[in-house]
Amino acid sequence: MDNEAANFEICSCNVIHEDVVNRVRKNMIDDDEATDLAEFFKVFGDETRIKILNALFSSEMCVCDIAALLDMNQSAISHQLRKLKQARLVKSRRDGKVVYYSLNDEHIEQVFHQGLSHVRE
Amino acid sequence: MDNEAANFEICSCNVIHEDVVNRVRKNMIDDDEATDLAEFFKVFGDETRIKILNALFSSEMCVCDIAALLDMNQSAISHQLRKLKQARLVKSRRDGKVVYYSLNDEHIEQVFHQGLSHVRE
DNA sequence: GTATTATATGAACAATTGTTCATATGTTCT
DNA sequence: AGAACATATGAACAATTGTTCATATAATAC
Repeated sequence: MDNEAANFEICSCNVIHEDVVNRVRKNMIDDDEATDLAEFFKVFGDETRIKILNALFSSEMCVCDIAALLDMNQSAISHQLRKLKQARLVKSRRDGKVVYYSLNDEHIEQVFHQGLSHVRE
Repeated sequence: MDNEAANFEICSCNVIHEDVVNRVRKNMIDDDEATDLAEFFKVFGDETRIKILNALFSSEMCVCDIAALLDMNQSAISHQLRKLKQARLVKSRRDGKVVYYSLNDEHIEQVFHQGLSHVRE
């Protein structure tokens, strides 16, 4: 029977609602997409990066200015900016020695503020 | 001078655009709020929890069914559900021995899908 | 009461992450 | 060319995180 197959030692308990599980399974996100999405949110999951993003809502900024604003050293900020850039949350442009960072698109601000309204509830 | 104060060894480089920094500082998020927001997004930043949330878009589910769906043991799922509940992303109701979990509000799905449209770009 | 089942939880461990330090790269100015 | 400055990056370390295992709690059935 199907029920016996489902009980195949997946967890210490048995599948209780096989119909629900089968129906939900049809709508499940791909493994790859779940990984990408988790990686995306991980980038938001750090106080320093939250502050950097929040700062960039106001203005593009160079690395030194962000470091001064957040009272952190240049290296730490640079490492974080790299992560933000790899996740395509920010973009950069170079002007001489100075590299300016800014938000990559408006999705970012929307996600940010949706999160903010949740935590403010 | 103000400029000398600003150069006060905050980072290895100097503040380049003091006016920008001062203006941005006015719009900065509180430390506490930044922490809360980062904590909120951290909860989204895990593949297992992403899948659990995605599953709950389709239907409320009990712990066993989620464990079976994701092919993980009951304890791992229970730990993750606790985190989701602490962050108020899911709520639970007990019916006899079985505890059913469901999404706490629609914010969650909005954040989720905004993130998804970013990673799909 | 005991047995069984569903869920929760604490401890331990491996894996990941953020910051610091030292140093490298890239650009401008002299 | 070399000096000065802004930024990037690799290695190391501490701190955090997710899973597993063992066990505890809670509800039902006998």
